[in-house]
Amino acid sequence: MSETNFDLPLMFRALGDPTRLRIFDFLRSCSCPVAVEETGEVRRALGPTVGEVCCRITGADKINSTISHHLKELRLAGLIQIERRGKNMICRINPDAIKVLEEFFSERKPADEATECC
Amino acid sequence: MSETNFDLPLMFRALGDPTRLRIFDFLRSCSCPVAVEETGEVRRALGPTVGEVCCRITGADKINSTISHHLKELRLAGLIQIERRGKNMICRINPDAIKVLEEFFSERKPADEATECC
DNA sequence: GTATCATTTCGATAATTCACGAAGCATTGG
DNA sequence: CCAATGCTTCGTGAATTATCGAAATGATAC
Repeated sequence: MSETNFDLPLMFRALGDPTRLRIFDFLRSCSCPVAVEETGEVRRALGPTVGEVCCRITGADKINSTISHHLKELRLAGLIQIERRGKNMICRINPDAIKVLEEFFSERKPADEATECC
Repeated sequence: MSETNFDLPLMFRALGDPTRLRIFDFLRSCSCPVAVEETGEVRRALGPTVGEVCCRITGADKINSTISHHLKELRLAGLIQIERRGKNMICRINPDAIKVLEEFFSERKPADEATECC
């Protein structure tokens, strides 16, 4: 529903940088559907903030403009979604994008048309 | 067994260029296991030559050094294999690479360790 | 051997990308 | 309102990449 028009080269290019692939992996590992608060309340887990991603990836405590830039590229490729939540920006994987990529590689590719090579 | 050590960022980077993705798609559509010769003989289909790839991608009849360069990058990423056959170089997909990529996207990624974000 | 064909490598140039710090924008808290 | 926090955008320089033609290589044909 969000972005049904995926540009495959753009997606692959976004994943082609080692730092961005680490971010992507981290966000994938982070996409549990619910979380339990200290109060015991169960809420929808939104994902880590940009600052938490920075911390996880760079080790440093402060926010890095480079990570922000990488997150933007992942977002423009449709691979992740970023949403404001108060002062923070919350990051999460776009599951539709993963599905598109999974299907791209699992698809059978029969010689459909004008395949004179074999 | 050829190249069991795949570098994911390198693979994605290779697929991130539109021309290279077209080459990759073409080679996937071309990887039928056998071919029938004019004589009726059935032989192992090896795939298109570099010249045929150039023709398919650029439309022109002559070999382009740019395509040669792209093929080299795809080969170095482990995505395709290139083999000499007389005067020609024969290109084909590396099926192991496709499997690796398919599994990368179909894998469940449960929060395994130290996932304090959710 | 020489000529020819198929492809790669070599330079050169233009364009893109990565990374960093500084400055700018929202949002919340006082 | 002002200050602080969280993040993004801007500007710059260094590094990488895409593309092209020309030269080089490797294999076959004569």
